[in-house]
Amino acid sequence: MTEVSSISRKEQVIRVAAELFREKGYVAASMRDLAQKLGIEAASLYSHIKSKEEILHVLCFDMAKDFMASLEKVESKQNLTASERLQQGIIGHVEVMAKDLTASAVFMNEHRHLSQPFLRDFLLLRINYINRFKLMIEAGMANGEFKKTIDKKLAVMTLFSSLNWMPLWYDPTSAIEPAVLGKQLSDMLVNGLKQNPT
Amino acid sequence: MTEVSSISRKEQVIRVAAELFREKGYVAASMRDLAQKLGIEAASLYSHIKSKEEILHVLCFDMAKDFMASLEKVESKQNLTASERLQQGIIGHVEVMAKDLTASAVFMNEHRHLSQPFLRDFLLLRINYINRFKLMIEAGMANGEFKKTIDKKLAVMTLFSSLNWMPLWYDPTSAIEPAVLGKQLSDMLVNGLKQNPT
DNA sequence: AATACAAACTAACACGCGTTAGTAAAACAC
DNA sequence: GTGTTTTACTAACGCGTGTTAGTTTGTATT
Repeated sequence: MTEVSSISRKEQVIRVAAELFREKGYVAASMRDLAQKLGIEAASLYSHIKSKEEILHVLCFDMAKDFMASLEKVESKQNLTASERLQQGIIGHVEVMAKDLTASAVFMNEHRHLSQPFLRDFLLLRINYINRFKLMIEAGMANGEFKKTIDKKLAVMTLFSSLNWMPLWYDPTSAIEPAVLGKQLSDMLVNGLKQNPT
Repeated sequence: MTEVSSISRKEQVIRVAAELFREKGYVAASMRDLAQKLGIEAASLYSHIKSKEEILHVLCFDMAKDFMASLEKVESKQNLTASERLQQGIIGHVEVMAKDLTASAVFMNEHRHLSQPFLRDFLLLRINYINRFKLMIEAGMANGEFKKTIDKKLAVMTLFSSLNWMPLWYDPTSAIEPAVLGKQLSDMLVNGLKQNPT
């Protein structure tokens, strides 16, 4: 290799593909579109990748791995209140997303076009991730920190909806840092919009 | 027509198409798939619809019309607090979605495959709808009902994320009614997860 | 200079796509 | 009963799809 510092051509292909998949959706994005964006012929792509789906696979599972790693880091911490743990989980999630908003958008919107058995694997990972956030919320309800009146499924789904749509409106050039955004988001979900009477 | 009570064949085609578009996505769903679901040949579809996109157009804009009508009803009410108005807006939105979860999912996920100028029209409607919810939140911040510390864009985007993902997890056969769900959702966003000190 | 490898090319493949043209049969209205 | 409308059919169109085979070019290593 000429320069050790530069990313491989394969990574470059995948990165440009992510942008394309985000813009047009996985199915509507053609390999010829992708090749054009890279300034090469469509057939040349196959010197770097095995198939179109391999790109999607890499994008989805790389993101999944990062999300999992972030969550495990939070889970390993001791002596946190439920609010704190939830907040740190949310901040971690936002930070992972912010590191690659394009891949995050693909991860969120296009994973369903994975074929079996990868789709099954992906969905199992996802369920697992969500359930571990659900446990945080349940812990808060159990120790009186959170209300018990709110439906758990609603709570966790609202949380994930909020998180997962972020790539669609978050401006990466904005001054606001991911950690701050995550904090604001968790504050909103935990404390609500209403003025506190304190 | 033989029976006035039965829906037209065109409506039937669109309804089945909605299910298909939801399952596979608009681009991945082929007219041959759709025809098979209806037990006819693909070419026969064109006795009822002008094009594949017409189906998407009808699905998206019919939903948009319902959302707008619901919002206008809430806006016309007098003497409501910001919380009440927001809650009723949310309940209305949930009710419209619950009336046709399939079309709602298509509306949310597939609208981007509309071609111009329909896509532009659609996005303008959507921005307008979101802005009117934003006004409700701003009114609450202005009169001291809501905190001013929360970023408005974050607040309204969190709201819409939560709302729009509902079709992906809401179980239409569940005992919980749309109005109740909407109420819980608005309660969560307004008051938060945390136990109130009252 | 010889070798190895990465990265691109041209040409083509089989296939599925949305859609049109023209037609046939059934169900309706009068 | 005749004319009209609805609903479906068969056959085919041009085009875009992901992908392959085989080859060439340039660069880096020995």
